[in-house]
Amino acid sequence: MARNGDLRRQILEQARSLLLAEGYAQVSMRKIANAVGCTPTSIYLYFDSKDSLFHSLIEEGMTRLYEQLETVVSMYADPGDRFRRLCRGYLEFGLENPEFYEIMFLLHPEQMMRYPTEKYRKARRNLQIFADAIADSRPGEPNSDAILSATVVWSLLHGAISLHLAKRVDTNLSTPSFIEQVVEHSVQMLQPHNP
Amino acid sequence: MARNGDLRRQILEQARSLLLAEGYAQVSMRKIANAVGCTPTSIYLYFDSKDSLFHSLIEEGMTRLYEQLETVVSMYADPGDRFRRLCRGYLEFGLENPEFYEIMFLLHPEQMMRYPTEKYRKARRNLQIFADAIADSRPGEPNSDAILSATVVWSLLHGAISLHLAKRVDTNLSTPSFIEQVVEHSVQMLQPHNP
DNA sequence: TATTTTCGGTTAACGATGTTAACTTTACAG
DNA sequence: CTGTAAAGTTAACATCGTTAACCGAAAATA
Repeated sequence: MARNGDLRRQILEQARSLLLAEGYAQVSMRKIANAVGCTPTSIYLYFDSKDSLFHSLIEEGMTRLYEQLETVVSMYADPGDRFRRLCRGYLEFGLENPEFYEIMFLLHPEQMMRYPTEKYRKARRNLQIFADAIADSRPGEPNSDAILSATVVWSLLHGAISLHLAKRVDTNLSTPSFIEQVVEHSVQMLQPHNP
Repeated sequence: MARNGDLRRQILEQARSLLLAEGYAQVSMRKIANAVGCTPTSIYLYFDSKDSLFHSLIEEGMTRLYEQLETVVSMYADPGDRFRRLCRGYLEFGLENPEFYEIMFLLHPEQMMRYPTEKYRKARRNLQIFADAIADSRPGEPNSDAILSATVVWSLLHGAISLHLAKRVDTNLSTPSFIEQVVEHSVQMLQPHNP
């Protein structure tokens, strides 16, 4: 059936393309199968479940994000600059890839199987980038503090993206100035605040 | 059929109880009907859809949150204190009522009908509480700045709750110290940072 | 009082979902 | 040739939200 090469790859391709075109909620096993030209059950030859199929896409998203952030790191040497650009980069990624961001960070609570522990490492790398940037601009500080701070910054960035994608940010607020404020506050978190 | 009083109320009761007991993903129209002792179709006599049923629960959640925040406001007069307690209160609400928080803020992206505009006012009140608290501690500032700042603070709080509920916060980090940091940074946002 | 309307609810069904068991077809090894 | 394993399909299950058609009793009308 014109299955030039592995079916598994075609499934992932079409799943991604459907995800980007219609969003997670609209992607069904049958639609994917239709797009590929096989039966829904064939997908189960290569993936345990719909969730594990999407775990692969999440992994891809994590890698995309990682590469985007790594590019930023390589472009800015000054710790302050670098950190600011990292924040901006994360926000951009979320706002410009809403479908990827959704499956990566937005729909886990209960509706999707827990992201398997082994794959967490790819997700964790992205947090580590922030932690490293923070550590760079706070020499001599314990490492755990950097991870903690990175998680707090991540919370702010993630919250901003979440609210924006869910269209819960007041429409009277201009998006650029909202983003700007978020970045500024993120940068401000670099300064230690406990006197 | 022992329908003492309105069926509508019983439906809402059982829906809430199922939500709290099993989480949104596990609540189906049939389960609700079973719990009430009616047929699934009867629910449609009182609600347009599953979404609109849950919109009522969201409204209830918004009111709960509002009352919790209003209590805080009434208890702390000092603007700084008040604001800190508000942040803590919001975090507590999210962490202690995960199922309510989920339907209120976590699953809108695509999987639930847009929250109707008329009901937004109840949601908006909660943001306004934060904006007012900010305005109180920054006298003479334009009002729109307070809303913007409140939204940024909200992003941080919401992000922290989201990540925590999704179990994405590093398990090596102690929850209390994470929460503490989030609160501290929220408070720090009170200070204007543009020199 | 007799008849019609309306209210509150049910039965049965539709189309869609993720997933599984059982069957077929194809390719290749002995 | 024959046997086996891989790759894929057909048919079905259970569940989901939702709708159309129907039913009984109460209320309103005549």
